[in-house]
Parts: sequence; C-alpha cells; structure tokens
Amino acid sequence: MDIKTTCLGVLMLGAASGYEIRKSFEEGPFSHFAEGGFGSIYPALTKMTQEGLVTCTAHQQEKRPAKKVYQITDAGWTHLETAMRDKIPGEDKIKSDLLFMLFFADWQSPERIARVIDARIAFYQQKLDEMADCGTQFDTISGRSLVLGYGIAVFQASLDYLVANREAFIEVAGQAQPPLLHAAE
Amino acid sequence: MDIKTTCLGVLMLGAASGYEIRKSFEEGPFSHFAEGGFGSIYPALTKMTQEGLVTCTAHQQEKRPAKKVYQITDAGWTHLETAMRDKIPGEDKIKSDLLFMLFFADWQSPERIARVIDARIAFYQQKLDEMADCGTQFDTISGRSLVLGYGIAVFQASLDYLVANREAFIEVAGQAQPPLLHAAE
DNA sequence: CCAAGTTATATCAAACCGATATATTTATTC
DNA sequence: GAATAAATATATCGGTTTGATATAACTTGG
Repeated sequence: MDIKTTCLGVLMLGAASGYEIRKSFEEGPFSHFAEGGFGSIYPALTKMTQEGLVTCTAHQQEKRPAKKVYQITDAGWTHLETAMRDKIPGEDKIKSDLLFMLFFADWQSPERIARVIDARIAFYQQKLDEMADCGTQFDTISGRSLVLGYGIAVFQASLDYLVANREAFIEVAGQAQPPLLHAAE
Repeated sequence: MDIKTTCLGVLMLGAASGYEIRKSFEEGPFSHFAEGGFGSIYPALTKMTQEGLVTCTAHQQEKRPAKKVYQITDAGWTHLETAMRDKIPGEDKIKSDLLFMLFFADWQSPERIARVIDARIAFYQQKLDEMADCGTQFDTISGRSLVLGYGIAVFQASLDYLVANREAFIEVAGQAQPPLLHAAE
C-alpha cells in the first residue's frame, strides 16, 4: 500500500489537510498500522490533485498560510477500492529499534536496559489509555472499531511482556563482555 | 536504525553472505523486528567494506558466482555499539496492509474478508510453530531468547484476536454501500 | 528428465524518509 | 506582562530504501 492509497484511506473519513493526514498517522485512527511524513504526503496530494483522485480547496485564513483541504473524488474511491481488492495482503512490516537493541541486551548496562524498557512501558500505557478513549465513540461494531481492538490487543500484549520480563532483561544485561572478535572466530 | 547497522547486528551472530543476511530478515532471528531487501543489503555491505566496518572473503566455488562472506571488524562493533547507546529508541514502525484493508471491511464482500483473515491465521500459526522450535535451542536466558519471546507474545496476541473476531469481521462486511461522495458531504 | 525452487550477486528507477525552512497563533511559564 | 515553548500549516530536497528485474547454476520432487 503506497502513500497515495494510504492518504486516500484517511480522506474516506472526511476532507482533510496534509497536516491533518499526518496527524492521523501519528496519533489518529491509522497510527498503529500506517506511516507517512510530510515529505511523502505533500507530494502525493499534489500529484493526486493533478490525477483527479482528490480535489483541493484553499481555505483562506487571515494571516496564516492558506489551509488546503483535500477531498476524495469518485475516481479516488475507485483507486482505493482497486488497491484493496483481489490480492491477499502481504506480511506486516515491522521495524523496531527497541527489539534490535534488546536483542543485544547482554552487552549493555543494566541501567540503560531499565531506562529504555521503562520508557516503552510508559509509552504503551499512555497509548492504550488514548485508544480506550477512542473506542468509546463507537456505538456499533465496524471494521474501524475492530481494527482499533486489534491494535489494543497487540499493544497490550507488548506491554504485558515488557512488564513480565523487565527483571529478566535487566539480569542478562552486562553479562557479556564486548566481543573479542578475533578470539571468537 | 539504518540498514548498515542492522546488517552489522546480523554479522554479530557470525560471518555471513548478503544472501544469508537477507534470510535473517525474512525468516531468521531478526524477522519479526527488522526489514531489508537485496537492493539495500548489497550496497550497504560494499560501502561498509570500504569503510572498514566489515571484511569480505570470497569463497571460490567451482561454477557458481563466488560467495562473498562478510565478517564484522572491531570498527564495525564500535559503530554498532555507538548506534545502540545513549538514545532512547523511537516508536516501532508498523505498516500493515491487512489492517488497512480490514479498516474498510464494511465496504467489502464477506467472502474476501474471510479469505484474507484465514490466510493470516494460517500464517501466524506456521510462524509461531517455527518460532517455538527456534526457542528450544536456548538453554540459558539471553537478550536473544527474550526478544524471541516478545515476538511470540505479539504474534500470539494477533492470532488470538483474529480467531476471536473472525465472525465479527465477516458480519460487518458488505453492510455499507460504496459511498456516494457528493451526497455525503 | 523436466519444472519448480533454492542459492547467490547485482543494478536501477521510483518511491520514500528525515531534516530543515518559514511564519503565525496559542498556551505555558517566570 | 513578557518571554518561551508548542501547535498549526505548507513546502522542499538530498540521501536512503524499496521492489522489480536480470543472470546463472544447482537441487529437489514428481
């Protein structure tokens, strides 16, 4: 799913500016399964306007730069529908600097391991609170509410694992010396 | 964590070829938290050889192209250590075409929803089997074994949620018509 | 004995990311 | 009440990454 299609998905919930689309990826209803920064969103919106997948209306504001509000068109909906149909979606793509770091916990200091785990525990607790709040707005079950539930389930599992294994991670930390590469081989 | 650093991490487990590094990302011990294709791995290895972060030994084979085996150097280890130290790691980056699609389940056919969910359930079951096997090789607890456990916990939560909500997803499917955009606004 | 899959490296255009620049309003702190 | 920080808002650009493609020989199963 490329950035264009992802933006169209956000616009299905209502007209929005580039800035608002970005927020959807960072803290909104798409935040636990989509990514995208300004550097990809703005060019995508410009190109889609040219292609007729969205329309752009400039809302003049007194002294701020004009807010450009984008709205999905019928052609945009067709594009979105085509992208979602037929093909079985591929594996989720996950990049985790935390897990990469914890993989090598043995070579790091217990203090550092404790710090990064505690930070992540706090993050998940806050995120889960926000998501629970967000869930109260649904009175009927929908794809949207079920996908939110999925995110909550996965984040909760991550949080639980970190809480349950915090001590174990700290215990393995510092147990290995920085490797003597030539000796090891 | 850029592709260079990620490759160095793989090489910490032992010397490997570009092809083997790729396999680590696709099915090996890094597969649930790292990504990278040939198009990024080969250039990264070439550049790191020039920079002295890895050494390259060509293992001549009779009629195949020479297998280039890369080994991390002391400078490489220093680079890896520096990248992992100090900074609190940022949020995990997750891109899920499945969740994007399920978000709009209401507009899709129940048959399609059933098909994609069943495919993902089968995928997680197989992956979890493999990971459980992989776990038996650890006789002591380490960063590596704990990170594997993390992956298992998260994948299990995903699987459980899909199994528990398969019927709910299918029920919401087809309940909405393709939106009449102009009428809606 | 043939098709399909695995091992193995390599390139390239297109897409994407992260950092940076700019400018005003709103909120918070001293 | 002034100063500082944070939020709103668009935009660009260099560097990195992705995904597709090419090549070639060996291995495995039917």
